[in-house]
Amino acid sequence: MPAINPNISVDCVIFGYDFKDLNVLLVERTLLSEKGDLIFTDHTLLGNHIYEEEDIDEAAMRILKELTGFENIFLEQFHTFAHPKRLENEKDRQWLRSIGFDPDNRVITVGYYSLLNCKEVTLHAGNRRVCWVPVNIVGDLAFDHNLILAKAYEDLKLKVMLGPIAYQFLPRKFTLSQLQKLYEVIFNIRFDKRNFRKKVARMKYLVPLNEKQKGVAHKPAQLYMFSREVFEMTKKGVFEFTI
Amino acid sequence: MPAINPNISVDCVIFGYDFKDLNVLLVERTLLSEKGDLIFTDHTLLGNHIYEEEDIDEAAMRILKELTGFENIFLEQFHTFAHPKRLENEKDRQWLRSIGFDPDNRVITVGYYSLLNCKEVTLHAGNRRVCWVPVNIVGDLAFDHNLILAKAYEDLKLKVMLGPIAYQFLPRKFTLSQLQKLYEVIFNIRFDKRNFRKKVARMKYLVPLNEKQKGVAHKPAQLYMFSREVFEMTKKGVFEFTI
DNA sequence: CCAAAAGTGTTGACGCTACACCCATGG
DNA sequence: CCATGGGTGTAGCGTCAACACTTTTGG
Repeated sequence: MPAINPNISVDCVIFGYDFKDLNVLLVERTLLSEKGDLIFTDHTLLGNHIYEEEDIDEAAMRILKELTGFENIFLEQFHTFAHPKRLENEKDRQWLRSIGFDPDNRVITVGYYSLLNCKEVTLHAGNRRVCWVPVNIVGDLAFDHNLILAKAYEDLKLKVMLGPIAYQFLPRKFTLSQLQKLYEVIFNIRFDKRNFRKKVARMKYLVPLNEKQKGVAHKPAQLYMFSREVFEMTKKGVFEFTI
Repeated sequence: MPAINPNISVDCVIFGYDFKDLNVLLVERTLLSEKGDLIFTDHTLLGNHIYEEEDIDEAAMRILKELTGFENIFLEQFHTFAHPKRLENEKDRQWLRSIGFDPDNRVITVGYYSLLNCKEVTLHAGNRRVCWVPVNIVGDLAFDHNLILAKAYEDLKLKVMLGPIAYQFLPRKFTLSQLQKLYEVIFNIRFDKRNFRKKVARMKYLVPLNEKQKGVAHKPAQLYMFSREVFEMTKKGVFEFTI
């Protein structure tokens, strides 16, 4: 049993897209009194302390693998949070004591985010209760997790503009309408359909497949996939990108 | 005397522009034998452990203030480095022992970078020897500092593209040729003078002053300043920017 | 045949690239 | 008067935003 490092944790902001909203995975936190009465319940991000011989990237990967079963999930470190009073809230202190942590022990946390499609993953949460919540209706979270989430979302928007990572939110085969909707949801703006499709047509790494949607009650859409190979071959610079 | 946290440090990648090169500030590290013979000498970034009651942003600010005397230097956290073997190199272990640190103690470091004009700052290095070295001729640094520097430089280029931070490298009043040269040095590319100036003309927050260069042996150049106020009033979105 | 989403072109404004010469000053 | 950098305009091309109708399918 490897030793855990009591001063460093990793928090994973797990973004999930369900073709409708951009969600974040939250873990329910409940504090019960000795008699078993509910004292409070709220939510946290998915996080954990790291092991002593473990890199933080590995720790974040491990947490994600435990949750999803997948090894190769997109993962990005975005910021480190170390305010000395980030655990000062009385609810947080109570809760830390209840699980055997010293609330006066300073913990700094490294924030990661990852992207996945809600429909394509089955969550193995163990005995924790987890849920997907649309990012724009998330309420008050534990600790400084609202701050962490906000910063993650900012960085996500930036990185989605700068490189082809949004495909992590979609299944391998997707329609242009799904792609457009995804960008609209992430950035909370609307695109013109014709202009969007003209732009896609210029991106040679978005390749149309010999396959159409099936079983939909309207004209079936062309399916596309993202080719990382073509992307790597044809990319010029950072500013080549942007949807 | 506040207690230091032995597990967390801050490394500052201090970029300095001297109107010619983009430099990074390095600190000389020398290890002497008991007899006083030189065992080795090389360079590190400027870094330090944090205090127990101190935020990491504050710690980085403090280090910078000690060095420059200024309070309000541009400072950006860019990445955290926590590989368990980042201090495994034998030279680094020797050196840590020589200054009374346990090389087996795990230290994670949070990377910051800051931007300043070499000519406008006087360095208070204490008993350390520091020097400006052009980023593209930096040799082998101590610890994982080459990695930290590379990552800082990447992030710098990104953030310079995304917002008006390059002005931190220049004095308050500067010429367009100085600005152009700065961008050319940072990105290692060349711009066309006329096109560059047309672009600047569209940026209303680059304001021409009623003042020209003096004492130069050629046609004196118009001086400009960057107006943060105008920038804030007129900015649209992230993609509004880019030189 | 109806509902629902897929798919498609043109125009005007603007930003981008490429390119060469005269100007003002100090020495 | 010369060396040095400062300063300027145009043309062609590509990308951008704005805008409305027809097509294909399942029910």
